[in-house]
Amino acid sequence: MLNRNKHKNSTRDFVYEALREAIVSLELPPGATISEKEISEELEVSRTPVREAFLRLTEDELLTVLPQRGSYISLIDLDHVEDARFLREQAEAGIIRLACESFSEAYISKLEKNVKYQKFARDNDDENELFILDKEFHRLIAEGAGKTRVWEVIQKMDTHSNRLRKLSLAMKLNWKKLVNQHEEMVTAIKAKDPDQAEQLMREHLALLIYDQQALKESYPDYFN
Amino acid sequence: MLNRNKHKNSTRDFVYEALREAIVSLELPPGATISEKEISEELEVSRTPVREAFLRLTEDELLTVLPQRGSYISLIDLDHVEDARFLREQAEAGIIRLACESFSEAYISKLEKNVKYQKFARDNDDENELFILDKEFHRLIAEGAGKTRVWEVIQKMDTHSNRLRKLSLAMKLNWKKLVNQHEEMVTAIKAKDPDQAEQLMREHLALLIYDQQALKESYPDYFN
DNA sequence: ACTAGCATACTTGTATGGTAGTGTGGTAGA
DNA sequence: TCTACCACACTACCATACAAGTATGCTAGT
Repeated sequence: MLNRNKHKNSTRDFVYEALREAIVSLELPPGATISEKEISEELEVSRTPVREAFLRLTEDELLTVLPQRGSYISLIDLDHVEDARFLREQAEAGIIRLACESFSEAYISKLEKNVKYQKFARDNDDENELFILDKEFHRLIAEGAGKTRVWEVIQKMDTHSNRLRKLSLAMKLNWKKLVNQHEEMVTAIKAKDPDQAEQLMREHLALLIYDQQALKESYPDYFN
Repeated sequence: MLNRNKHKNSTRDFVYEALREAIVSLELPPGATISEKEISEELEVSRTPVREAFLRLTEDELLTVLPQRGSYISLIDLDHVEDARFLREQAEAGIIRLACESFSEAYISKLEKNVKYQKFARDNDDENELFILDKEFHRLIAEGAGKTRVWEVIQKMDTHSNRLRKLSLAMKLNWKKLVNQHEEMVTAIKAKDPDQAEQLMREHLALLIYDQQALKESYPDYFN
């Protein structure tokens, strides 16, 4: 290690974050082959932290390693995506019910502020910002309900969907209708109506079944 | 590596499985310190695969590594346990609803057979066997509903609870009442009654809130 | 007796060399 | 031309050496 201790923690974390970001952003597309040696030379670190980052990425199922042959960015598995979506729907349905019981005024305000910004982004056709605000909206509900850690676990499982979402952004999917659903959810939480809130959440997350078939046809090499 | 390629896959997996088993079975109790060198000498492998196993265990939150200081078996975090239980309840509630829609005769039979063995184990006070059959019962429902992978993810998150369950076995918790609940669930699935099935599942998993306070008082060093 | 400071023996983090399995392209032989 | 074979380049896996941070205990100085 020379002078590049700019990365706050370990070299391993630095490599992991760099690769993960590159994969989720599709800069490294599904199917692309990479090797420990290649990455270690690019990032100017030894093979050990690269190898350890590879192991973590394999755990995240973002990377596939074939011993003595090579490694490649995992293809998107639609069955996998659906499993993650299913689990997320169950979890967030339970979380929003909790929110209807125990939500503080402070978090109500945060949600309302978030929705206000969503409308602004929608009216300005800023779908990238909408993507970020959507994520933040769901995180806020979980945090306000005291289930931050559960939300984080779900997020970690959801990486395949995130890559799919990036693709659907490129194809100009209609994100705008989501804003109204978010607004209705806030209303249900304020009214402390768990049944209504749960139903809204389930419908909302069911919409995340993008036009997968169209995406698969447009990017056939990215799927398995 | 000498002649101990008895472990089917890699040395890394061999070390990982060995340590994981030792931790979950409490052979390596929470708080115990271990080092890479120590384990590598015990298992007669080099530090590299041991280190890689350590990394995976850290991901599982079964091991805590303090750089340049040492590593120790993670203490049981009751907040963590509750989060995992919550997520499991949501997931399995959704899964058993699916089971009510799309369960084959073959899987009904497997469940009934499983319950029969549960009764036998109950009548013979074989709580260890009951523990295994209970796990298998839930796995069968998920598999029959086509959600095997979801179940596996939940399991992976549930390691802290598994250690707690081992403790409660040692304290002779009453596992027997669970058998009746299982039997009722099978009935509900056969009747294709999702509301009833879901309610039974939620009550069932709520029971998994063991007498945590008592356990914490009996084994104070195991908790944080 | 007490304390500051350093030597030392640990720990994990990183770098590198060697091993064994795998794919590929070229070459010798029919 | 076709095929069997082999050398070679490539991979990830494992072992080992070295670097760097941390805790501990001894020692010198007060």
